Amino acid sequence: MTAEVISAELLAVVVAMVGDEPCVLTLGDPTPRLPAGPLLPGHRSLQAATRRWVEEQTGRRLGYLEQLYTFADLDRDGSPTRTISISYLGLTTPNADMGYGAWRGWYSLLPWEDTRTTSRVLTAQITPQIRAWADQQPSLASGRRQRCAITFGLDGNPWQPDLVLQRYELLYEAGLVPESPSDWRSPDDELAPGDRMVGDHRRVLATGLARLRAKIQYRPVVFELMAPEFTLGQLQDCVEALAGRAVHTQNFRRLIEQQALVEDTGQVHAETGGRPARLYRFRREVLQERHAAGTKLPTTRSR
Amino acid sequence: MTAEVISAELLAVVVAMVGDEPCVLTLGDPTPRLPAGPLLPGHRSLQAATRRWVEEQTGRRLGYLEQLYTFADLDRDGSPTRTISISYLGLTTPNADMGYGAWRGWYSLLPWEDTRTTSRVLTAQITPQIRAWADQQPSLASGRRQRCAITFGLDGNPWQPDLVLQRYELLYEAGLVPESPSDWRSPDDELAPGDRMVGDHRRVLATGLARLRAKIQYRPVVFELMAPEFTLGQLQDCVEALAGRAVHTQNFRRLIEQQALVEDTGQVHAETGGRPARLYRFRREVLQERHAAGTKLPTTRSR
DNA sequence: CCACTTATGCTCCGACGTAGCATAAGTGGT
DNA sequence: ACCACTTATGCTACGTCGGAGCATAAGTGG
Repeated sequence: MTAEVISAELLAVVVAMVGDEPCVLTLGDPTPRLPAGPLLPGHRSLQAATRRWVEEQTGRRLGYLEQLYTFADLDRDGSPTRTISISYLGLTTPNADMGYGAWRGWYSLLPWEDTRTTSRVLTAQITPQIRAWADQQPSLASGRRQRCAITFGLDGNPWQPDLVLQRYELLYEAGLVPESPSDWRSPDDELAPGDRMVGDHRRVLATGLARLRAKIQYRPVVFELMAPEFTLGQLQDCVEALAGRAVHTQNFRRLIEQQALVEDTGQVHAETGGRPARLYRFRREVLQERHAAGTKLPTTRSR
Repeated sequence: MTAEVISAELLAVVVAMVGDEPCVLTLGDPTPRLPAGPLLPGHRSLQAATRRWVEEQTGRRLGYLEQLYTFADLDRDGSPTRTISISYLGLTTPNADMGYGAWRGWYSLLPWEDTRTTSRVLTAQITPQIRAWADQQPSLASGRRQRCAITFGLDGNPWQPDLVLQRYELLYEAGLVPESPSDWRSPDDELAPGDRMVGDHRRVLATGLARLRAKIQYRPVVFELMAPEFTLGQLQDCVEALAGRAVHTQNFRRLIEQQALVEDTGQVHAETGGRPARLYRFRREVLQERHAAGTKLPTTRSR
């Protein structure tokens, strides 16, 4: 009984803020895909291999890189040798050269994840569809209804930003994303909005988003996405874009300052048509100093 | 340029409470190792493969199972084909048949992780050694000292239960665990206490412990380790054993009750030589109901 | 009946998150 | 110069929750 012959593939979810929008690095034109590549004999470690592939395919170096999850389902394609996919989450800034890849907005791929504006027109489109799915099989309805309510924050349940993966999986099961085996849905049914990706890459993206949203709450990783100097307003915009949710400005500032995560540069930034904002710099020391609590999200119900 | 030929191996950290002690399922006699096995063509998924191997090698079924981390370092052994190790964390109860494996106490493998008693004789033995290591190279001393202080809670820093992996890695780097390439330490030096394990299995164990300690704080997973019915005292003992730390009794009860994690069975348990305790049962519904906050640890400084 | 143990109830306090009010300091238009 | 508007920043009131201590209940073993 010898071990199965398999090959390993590295998958990268590389995130950066482009303007005000959080984006992912993608390749491929008709249908986008994540940068990926096989593990080769020359690679020293999985992380190093991921770095090399991203660099080679997109021409950019990565800073922060963290392992996400390892998949190895049989049904990924019909090939005889099984492929194991090890996914990573990387964070960068987009200022450098563009390379070959394209930055694609998170919320064009997962539109229902953006709840910053009260609009939620997206959810208003999705809600009835998942409700219909829930009631489809009477025997499962009660469980499904509850699951919808929790993952999508219906019926008085709070909307939880980091349930990204659970939401994607529910939509997948409900046949509402084009990646689903759509056997059981008639082709004229309207699907949930959002561009599809190759294979299960959108699910991997959702995994990355979920991890990032969870992580900014207890570790100061937002700063990996910021320019060296920034205003508190920009920082807040970034956090809000990542969390897909508005935060209470004053409390956010207090939180950042009281934790001494940043230091004043003494300079100001005045290009917003309002009172000029102080420029701050991340105190990199905190990464050593403490196993620090990162950006808590002061929730706000208004707005 | 074809993909490297590799094999994949599953590694399991299976945890259960045996009496009052948290234990890991191990195999092998002179030096313990974790249950493990290669990924075979018949396996449907990584998780299923792990289940099968644990079952086959130890004769026990697993309930809760969660992916931990994937390793693939070149130096794991000298073989030409690379091995990728995918590690999992499993939780069970030990009441069933013992199978072939042996339950080994966490704290016999990682003694410095138990800070329930103020004894800390262990730490009192380790502290001077890591201090010596920190001061060994003057150029690195300041950074190393701070790292020791944070990971081991010295110099007024709080002791953080979930830094298990960081502590193990520090001891490894300092050459204080027998798994270290001990080149640079003279053989008569006294090492940190704790039984060694095969290969890097002890590091994997540390990873599992870290994950579990972190997880019980925000997800109700403790109950996977409890008998169907239990007293709040037993639950607290379990949490304390896992966290390696004492918690404030009254606050712990308040926390559990206010979250409605358990329900009264109406029965009592009177074998402790004190006032009989009510017996409770985990409300499995909460797993559905909410993405619930699990056992927060009401820290206690006294005791 | 007493000493001891475990279980359980209740209260006080301080930290922090939530929220609203108020002010400062720019821009662009009249 | 003045005004409307925008963004930045400061401060205070309030409620919730975690941290800690005091007190009581209800068993066991001498």
